[in-house]
Amino acid sequence: VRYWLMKSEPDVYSIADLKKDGTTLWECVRNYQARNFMMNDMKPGDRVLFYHSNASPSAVAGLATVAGPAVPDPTQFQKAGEYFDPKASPAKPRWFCVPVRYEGRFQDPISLETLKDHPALTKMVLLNNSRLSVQPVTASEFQFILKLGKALKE
DNA sequence: GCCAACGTTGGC
DNA sequence: GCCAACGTTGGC
Repeated sequence: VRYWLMKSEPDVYSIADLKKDGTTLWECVRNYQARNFMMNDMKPGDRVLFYHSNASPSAVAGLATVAGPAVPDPTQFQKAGEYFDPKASPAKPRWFCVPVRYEGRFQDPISLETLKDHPALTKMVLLNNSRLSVQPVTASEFQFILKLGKALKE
């Protein structure tokens, strides 16, 4: 099992939306590094920190699980959509995404400021490459953040 | 809303 | 293949 952090702006798609949906496809990622993680490295059962970016405060809001293998991102084929990619075709998809299942919300969301306070987390990708929306987290970082979040609520 | 950081595009 | 111009992310 590997550990990941996935960012979403809560105005666009929040942990509450994931709770409501149960499972969602992590669509619309248009960054090759993030895509490669989903396409090559994420496996069903991997655990995910759901991070609210561009929020007040930005924070790790909850937990999710990779629910299946990567599939072509359907939004790349939707001509009218914002995420249409003319260079992609169903025969040669360019963008992939994984389904993500809701696990829970933290009793205490862990703010970016709090994450920065802990020496155990200074090497987190989140704190060193602010632009990557799908990123690996080490097992120890993951466990440490679970403790900071204390408990999950429904 | 600003803007630093950094990824992407495209001319050469 | 370099790199300037441009676009996007995301904290503040």
